[in-house]
Amino acid sequence: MAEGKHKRRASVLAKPRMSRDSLLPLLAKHVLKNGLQGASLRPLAKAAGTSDRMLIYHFGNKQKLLADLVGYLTDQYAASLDATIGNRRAVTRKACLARILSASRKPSMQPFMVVWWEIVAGAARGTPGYRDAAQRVMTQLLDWLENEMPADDPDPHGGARYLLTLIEGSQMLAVVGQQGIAQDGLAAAGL
Amino acid sequence: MAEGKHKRRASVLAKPRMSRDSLLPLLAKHVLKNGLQGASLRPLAKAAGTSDRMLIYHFGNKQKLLADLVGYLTDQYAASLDATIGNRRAVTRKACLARILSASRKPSMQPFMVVWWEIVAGAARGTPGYRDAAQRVMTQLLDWLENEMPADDPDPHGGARYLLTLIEGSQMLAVVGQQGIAQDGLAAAGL
DNA sequence: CAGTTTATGTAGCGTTCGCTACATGGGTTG
DNA sequence: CAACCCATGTAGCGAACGCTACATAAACTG
Repeated sequence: MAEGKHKRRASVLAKPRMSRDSLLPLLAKHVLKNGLQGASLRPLAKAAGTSDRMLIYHFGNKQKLLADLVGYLTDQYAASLDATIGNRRAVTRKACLARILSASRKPSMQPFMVVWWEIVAGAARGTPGYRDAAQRVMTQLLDWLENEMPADDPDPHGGARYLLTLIEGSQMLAVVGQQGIAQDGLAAAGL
Repeated sequence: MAEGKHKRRASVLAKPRMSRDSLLPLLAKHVLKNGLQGASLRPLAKAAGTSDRMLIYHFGNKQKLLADLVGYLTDQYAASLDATIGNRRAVTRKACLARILSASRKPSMQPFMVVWWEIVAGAARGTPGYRDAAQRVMTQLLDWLENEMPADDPDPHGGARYLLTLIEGSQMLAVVGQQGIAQDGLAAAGL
């Protein structure tokens, strides 16, 4: 059992032996450009330099592929948010909120934001894997918020949850072109 | 020109002459049960007692049909929310918020909530008609909130926008199974 | 080296998709 | 009544869909 010896020697001429892990980034790239809901095997395969045949081979069926892909996308999102935001502790709730909202507005984040709402819609409808992935993003974001809350905050636990609710509401309003409503609302709350 | 005289006499044996307006409620019913994203012409037609052929005839193409349908659904949603909530003026912001959140949680509203997030996702991706429909729902909800805010509220304008942001955030968290986060967040804000 | 497993290519199956061409019957209009 | 238009039925087209059957070369295993 304890013998990882026999490695496949990498062939000199390309043909680098695909796997779930090597395919997911390429599939994710395609989905970020073209959407999750309308994704079908043949275009996905082409984007990943393989065939629909091989996607089924590696993932079993389309549903499992999409579940894996959504999981991968959300993990990437959480990681990239984390990297973008940094982890300096904020001075006020307002600053904490502003930091994450401005990070979400970065152009590089926008393709994911579009996919994100497809994931939320899938979660609402019960598409396998989507709800878990969305929950994971929310809990990670919540963890981050709890850690970044001002050191002197009277209620970091509740405050983080309060901010997260406002953040998600703001982002939803922004995505339907009603960003102004959220901005005014936050301003009215002193945030 | 001023001669609406020649009406079609309704045949005694069924065959009641379809139109966009008579079809939309039946199509909406089907979409509320089976989802918007995967809807295709033949099942839609069957649910409405007609044929794909006739759907194209009446709506031009599938895209226009869906745009019309989303508009119809959102109008129905706004109307039904309005009817459910009533229009008694609330005493506190908290009561105002609770009223609308509990109305949204009613089982009868849930099929629409599922479709709602599909509409939001479509708006995010730019599907024609979806963004306009979503915006209309948000502005109607905002109008309702502004009117229902407590009479003595110091800032009904900003307050309504603040509450709407919280409402949408709460609903999004609920739909991905993180309702607790929003509840704790609202509680922490005294709401 | 012989046998087995793994990764892949090629073809294609059956279904569904959006949409169109064509025919036609019945009401409207001159 | 004749001509016309409007609503509808029937058939089907070409494309895309998810997935499978079959073959096979390369790599690993004993």
